[in-house]
Amino acid sequence: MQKYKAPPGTHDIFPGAAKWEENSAKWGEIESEFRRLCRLYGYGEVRTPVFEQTDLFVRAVGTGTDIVAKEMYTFIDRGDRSMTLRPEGTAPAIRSYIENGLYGDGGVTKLFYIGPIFRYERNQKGRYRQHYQCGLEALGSSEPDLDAEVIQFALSFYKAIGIERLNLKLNTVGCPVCRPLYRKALLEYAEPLLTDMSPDNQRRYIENPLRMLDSKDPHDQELLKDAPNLIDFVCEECSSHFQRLQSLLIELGVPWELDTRLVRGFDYYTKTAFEVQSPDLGAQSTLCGGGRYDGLVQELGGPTTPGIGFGLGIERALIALQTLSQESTPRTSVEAFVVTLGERARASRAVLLSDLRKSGISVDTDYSGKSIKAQMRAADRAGSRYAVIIGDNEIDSGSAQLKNLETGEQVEVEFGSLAEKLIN
RNA sequence: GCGGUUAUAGCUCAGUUGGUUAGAGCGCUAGGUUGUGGUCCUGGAGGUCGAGGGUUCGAGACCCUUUAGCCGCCCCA
Repeated sequence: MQKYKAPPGTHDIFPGAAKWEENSAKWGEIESEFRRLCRLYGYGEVRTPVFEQTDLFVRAVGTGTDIVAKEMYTFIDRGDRSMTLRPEGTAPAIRSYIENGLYGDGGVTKLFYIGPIFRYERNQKGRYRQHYQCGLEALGSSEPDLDAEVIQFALSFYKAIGIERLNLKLNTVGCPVCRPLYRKALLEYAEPLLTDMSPDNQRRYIENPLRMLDSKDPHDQELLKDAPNLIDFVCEECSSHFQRLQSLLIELGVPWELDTRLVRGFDYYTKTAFEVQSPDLGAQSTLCGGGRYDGLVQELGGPTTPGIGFGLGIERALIALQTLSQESTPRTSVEAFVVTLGERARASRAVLLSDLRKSGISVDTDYSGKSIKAQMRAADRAGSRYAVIIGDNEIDSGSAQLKNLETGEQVEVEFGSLAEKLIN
């Protein structure tokens, strides 16, 4: 039995992996598609450290949240500082925005990131202790136009990679003016029912009352059927923001589902909250989550700056994509494979490989001195379209045998014109 | 943190009520073709049966412990 394994809840990403969420070629496709859209929408990349001082996350995400209470990878470094592997992407991006003064020119600053996220959780399908998110943050405008654009970005990303079946869930979670009023009303409503509710909801009543609403317990749902709705409590400003956003989404042709029970896990969200879910994913169906956070930049010590963003899970996107796709798992391949016979051919191989690569042709070869038959098999397995065969005869004549492995055709080509021939 | 379930070759899995030397398919490798892949045929390598302990004349199988995977709850991407 092997001694070392990837730590619990983590996974490798490698060439040829059968599961797409572990296949490095599929990862490349996702990331380059995301980057392409970022260029299209005007986002610039920010890369932040994978760890930050613990207090950044406590401050941003909120003490009462599950993430801060029990899911952070926190350690004391050798300088006696408390550090935490980032459990989400927004706080570090905002920290960097403030630290580097990226709010210079008075317009909207658009940032994106791609990187690992760490949360200490029990793993299951689509849930890891280290997973990767592509995320973006748009800072400097409180206009609902920006909300609409960000949401539409997320949806067009999924469409671009080939996921069509999606549910967009939308809600407004109010702001520091109106949310406390609602919270109070909800607590008043729930208190007499509390003894009848599930233990989970009794806990939520104390820790995070709004979360009671999305309990999956049918009995809880029955009890909360007539609970007050946040949407009836939001202030004038939040309400008109939400109205405007919805009409923009109609104009953009984006369908959504109003989910008044949608509550997200971070305390920093204000007004718009949204999730993109896939009906093809299993229990962990959320592909993307995001929302507006108008108080966060100030909370973290920057100037008063509204913002909105989202994070989307790369693994979950790939899991959903693979369940929907007929496509077989991709493998890496080269255009040509050099096969040698005898010492003289082997001796001249290095220069041949080098020349072909200089011409931009991807080539590989066998490094273990196998028989020609084995080398041909290796060429086949490498997915190569051509085999370039050289032996004593070819060295003497100054030309190679070029075999098309798809058609079986074989022609003699002078060394000097091999590259040109392979390009066509 | 809670619950269910699984662990045998590189991969997918067989392995009958405990009984010789633990099997198959795929993959890998060598040959059939002393210079030609994908099909076919033949041979070969590869497993302290997740780990530790126990019951037994005898354990891959039964019991306990432990570790890990998978799935669900919680929560989230």
